[in-house]
Amino acid sequence: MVQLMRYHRIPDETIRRLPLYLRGLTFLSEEGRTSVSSHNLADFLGVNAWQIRKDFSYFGAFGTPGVGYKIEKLEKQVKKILRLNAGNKAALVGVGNLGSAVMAYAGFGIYGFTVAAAFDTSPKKIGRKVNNIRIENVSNLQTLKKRRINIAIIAVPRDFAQKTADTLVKAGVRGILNFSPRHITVPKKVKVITIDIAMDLARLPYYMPAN
Amino acid sequence: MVQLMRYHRIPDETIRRLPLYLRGLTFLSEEGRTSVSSHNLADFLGVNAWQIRKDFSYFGAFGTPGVGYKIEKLEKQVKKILRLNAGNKAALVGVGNLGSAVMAYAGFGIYGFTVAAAFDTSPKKIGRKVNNIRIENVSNLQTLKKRRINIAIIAVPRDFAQKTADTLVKAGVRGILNFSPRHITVPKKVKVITIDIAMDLARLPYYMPAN
DNA sequence: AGTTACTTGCGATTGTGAACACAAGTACAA
DNA sequence: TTGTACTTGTGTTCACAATCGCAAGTAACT
Repeated sequence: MVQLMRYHRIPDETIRRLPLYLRGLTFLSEEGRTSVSSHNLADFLGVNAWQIRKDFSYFGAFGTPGVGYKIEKLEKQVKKILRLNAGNKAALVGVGNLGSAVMAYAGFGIYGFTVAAAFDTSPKKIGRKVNNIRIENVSNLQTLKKRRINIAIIAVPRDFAQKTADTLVKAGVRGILNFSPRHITVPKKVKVITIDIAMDLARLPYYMPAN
Repeated sequence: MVQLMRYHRIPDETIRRLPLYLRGLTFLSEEGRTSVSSHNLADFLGVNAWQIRKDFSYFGAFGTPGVGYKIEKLEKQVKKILRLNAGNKAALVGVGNLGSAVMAYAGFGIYGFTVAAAFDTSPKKIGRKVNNIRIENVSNLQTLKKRRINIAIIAVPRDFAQKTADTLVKAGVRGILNFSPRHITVPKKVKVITIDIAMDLARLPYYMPAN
């Protein structure tokens, strides 16, 4: 099969879907399956088969016509594209309700992520151990550079989000997952992804047919 | 100012942004401000001013040229569009780490949401009170119809997500916020929004410049 | 009344990604 | 070796949303 599409910009939307595909592949792999067609995977994930094929085609040809994709091989490829192979470490800032839930969340594993450090300001929390991680004083944040942790999760109250981000950037962090309902400003070399649970909930009623 | 654009389909992306705008408006309102220009609001939220104006224009003319928008008026309009005026009640299913965090989360208030019921399967949790809400047995889910709760938040383990969704639909729920890393299938009259924290985290490394 | 500074609303343009449709590759049975 | 059933990879088309540009409305000062 000829491949001419290679020199293309990768759509952001494609990148957004890759973790989803990876989730599906990991699941099927756990189930003992070794190969899968785009159609199988699509059905399982609730997306379109052509979308999956198109997305993968941006990176080359990973499958075999008439057969499908070797799950293990494809899994590796996707992880490589997303740079998940290294086994990324993330730091958590803010061990409140949400932060605790994040620390306990088991779902990061399939993406090779571990929460490797946790920080808070409350003296009551500092020193305690949660999930085998000792909670540190936020004044220790600058140690992240030495520890080679460059990804952080912000789960602090709204009004401390920007200050926390500033400190993180100074500590060498270049990727931030922000759970606080605030826009945070960072140098453009730093990538921020914001999740606002409430905003998603607030969209629901619009799409619900009237009583 | 003439208005001709009124009979247009509303872009989904516009709806996705409205809760964000609402968040900004509420904040400015709390700060004591009474009016705001698209540019002010845009700066605060980290978006573009023209985007805000365009989005609002789909619903009519809410502002005054040369002056800006009356915050209170605009807030009401947005809430009306998103159908947040009624004071929506949501049911939570699954009071684990994530579920507990959701119950404690203060951010739903500005959208008029309250978590009005919570369900779990664990006998240890059933009967306990969290945030003034008594945790009920999931077998009580059918009572949601009588209680006029038609929005639910799923925070159960992966493998129970679909079954939970089925039960919820049977109980008359028509909007679901799904925190489990699983695609769930529902009748098309039911709207599902899925949040997968880990998937968002997994996107970060791709966007981080190499060491 | 005229001038300046500001701001909205929105048609028109541009850009991006979704969706399609099919050529080409594979496997297997007869 | 031919035929059938299946599946991938991708050029092309179409739909949608981001962005631009500006006419027109407002306020305040002189």
